[in-house]
Amino acid sequence: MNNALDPTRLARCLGEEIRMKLVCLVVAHEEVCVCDLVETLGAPQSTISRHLAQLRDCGVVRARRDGTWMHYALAPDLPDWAYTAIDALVTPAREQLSLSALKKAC
Amino acid sequence: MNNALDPTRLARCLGEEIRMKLVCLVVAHEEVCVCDLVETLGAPQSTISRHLAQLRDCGVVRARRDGTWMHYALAPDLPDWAYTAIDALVTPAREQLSLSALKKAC
DNA sequence: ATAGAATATTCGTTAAGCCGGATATACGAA
DNA sequence: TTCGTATATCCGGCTTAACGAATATTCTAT
Repeated sequence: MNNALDPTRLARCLGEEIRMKLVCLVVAHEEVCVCDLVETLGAPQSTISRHLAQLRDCGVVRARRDGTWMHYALAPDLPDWAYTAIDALVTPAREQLSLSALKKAC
Repeated sequence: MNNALDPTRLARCLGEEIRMKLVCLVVAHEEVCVCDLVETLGAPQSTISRHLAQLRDCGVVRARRDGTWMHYALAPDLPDWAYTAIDALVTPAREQLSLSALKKAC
């Protein structure tokens, strides 16, 4: 419940495979629906939601409600160092973690 | 004991405050002696050594023996994305974590 | 060979963090 | 208002990883 993004916190966020995958998908797609993330990663909904909450809490990601759906996107107001770091890590991570294309479920 | 540096692993390394501090100090000083790190961070020697071992194991840092002393430096053969990410994170981390100047103890 | 210094590793304990089923909440439609 | 859907949160169990004192290792000097 503490919203201050610092370098260590960002690194910790990206230091867990499932969160790195989430960030990869969110960065690549402008805006992504939770159900698509659940479908794509094949993890339980509560797990996805919990990790999204952490990313939200760190300010890495922002959520937009659209009816019952929630759409996630990369936070628009990050400091430059954060964008740089995310970009530097996400690009090679895309290959390392074999990420299938985003499956649309909604 | 597994030496493959991938983005998630690097992030996990930097996602712990003490390791972020170690990397900050190592990056800033070309080569640093363990006893200086112990002195500067004020943590038990075993703690420092253990975290240095992790950084070594991930390939973030390299060690050079000099008699009984060990000198640590940033690994010279990292992929570009790793240098970029480390640089992006370490620069703001220096301010966030109030790091005193390196204390020479040997 | 022995002693001492610097660093690494071991080990038992403790804390942090992940997991996923179950439940709660928020919303749209009927 | 009631039901169904999408998502969030709760909670107990479990795994991972941090901690630091003690011990082991590695090297230098005598």
